Amino acid sequence: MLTLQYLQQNTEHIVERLKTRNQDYRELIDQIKQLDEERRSRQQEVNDSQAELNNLSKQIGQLFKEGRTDEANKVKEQNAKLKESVKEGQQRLHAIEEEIRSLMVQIPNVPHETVEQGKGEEDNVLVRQNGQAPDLGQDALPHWELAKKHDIIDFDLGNKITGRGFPIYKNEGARLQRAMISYFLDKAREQGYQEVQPPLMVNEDSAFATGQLPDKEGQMYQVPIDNFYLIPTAEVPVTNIYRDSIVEEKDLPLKLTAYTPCFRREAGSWGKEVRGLNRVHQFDKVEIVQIDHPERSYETLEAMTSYVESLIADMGMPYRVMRLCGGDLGFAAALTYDFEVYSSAQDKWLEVSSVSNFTSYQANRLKLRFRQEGKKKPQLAHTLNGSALALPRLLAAMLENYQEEDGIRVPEVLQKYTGFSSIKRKEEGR
RNA sequence: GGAGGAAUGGCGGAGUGGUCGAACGCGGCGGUCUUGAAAACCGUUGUCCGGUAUCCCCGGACCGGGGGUUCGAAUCCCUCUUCCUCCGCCA
Repeated sequence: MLTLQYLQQNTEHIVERLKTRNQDYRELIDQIKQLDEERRSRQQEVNDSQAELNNLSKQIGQLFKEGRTDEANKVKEQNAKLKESVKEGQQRLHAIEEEIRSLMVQIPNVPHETVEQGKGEEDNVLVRQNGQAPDLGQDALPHWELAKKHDIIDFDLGNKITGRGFPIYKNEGARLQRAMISYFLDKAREQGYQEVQPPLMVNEDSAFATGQLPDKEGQMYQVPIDNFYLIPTAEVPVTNIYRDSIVEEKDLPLKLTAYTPCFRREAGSWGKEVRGLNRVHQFDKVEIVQIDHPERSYETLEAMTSYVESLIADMGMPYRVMRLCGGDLGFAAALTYDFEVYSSAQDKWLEVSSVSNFTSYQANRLKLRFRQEGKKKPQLAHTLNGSALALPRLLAAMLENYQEEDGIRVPEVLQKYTGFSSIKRKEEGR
């Protein structure tokens, strides 16, 4: 969430920029500012009374020690009244604080100056496009048919085991995914990212800190008996590693990478859009996360963007980079680039990565700060993350783009990891 | 899952009702000494909120979280969480 200080000092700018998200937050912000004023005066009252209370208590102790019991008891009575009012004041203060908080979490992050207003996906801005779509001819098959033909993904079996959106990868399909995971992790490590394996379930605090709660619980699978959530992305557990912590300025940036399965309920999706691997409930992803200095975070975003781009280019996939418009931008993000690969048999662009700068929005919830050289007060860090990369749609596009008459070619960079250079159906004996 | 014990500042570890934001040690920072460094010695050392106040100053809060008793709680009570020991189960 935003900080109150920022909200107080930059109201106009914030209201203006938030309009790119197609909403007017002025009223809400004014309400918060008003409440904050009330909070301050209450706080002052409570503080003063408390100071007096502390003083009197000390006096009582002193009087008892000196044996002046009567006087002590008198002060005690006086104290009792004061105590009542302090308690009342505190309760009111807490109520106000709670109200402010509940309003604060309704304000999304302020979009970066390059973010344009727009309704949704259709208004995202094309930043770059690269790579050549293969000429496949009339007989090109969509990936779900290729998957069946070569026996590498079984959607029906997944339906049986769990339900729609939980495919079972088999044979070269399974091995190709494993290869991609290793490849992406190795690449990330070369870039200086520390590899971690986080939990796949998180508690409420973690889900709140990265912005999934309070509003998006419907998108996550829940484990109610333990009050856990299955992670929708590694961003959640990985970023939360640094919740409630103060790091040294010289240690920035902190760079982490993790491979995890991701679980998304994606309620309300159906039809052609979700065919095959286009949208699934469980998928594998390698995530990169950076925690960096506020002065550098946008440069870092660009660096992460180029890195993701290089991964896609190295696999020879046609892709484009989109800058999300205000209407499509995530709640906690200030700037997001989406990466889409072209899936030629479907003639569709599939999103395989999303790289975002959350500025201090998550950090504020995380209480993630860094200590600045020469300054006493710690300052909020900036958090960034990106997929590098999400597997299923990449696999879908790969199958389609690299299909040949007698099989599917494996991108050269992956061959060292797969141990095979093409996928061919074997007649028997798997 | 059952029984018992514990949780204190960056770390270790005192403190069982007031004078405790908290002894002492380590670490960190600053200084003296030294050509430099080490050692030794001296000093300093958290976070949050508020006071028109990023540093200084003042008030308040914080001894795992929440609640309670009390004029007064790190200290007593309740509750939750986590950790340790023993037992059970287990890849």
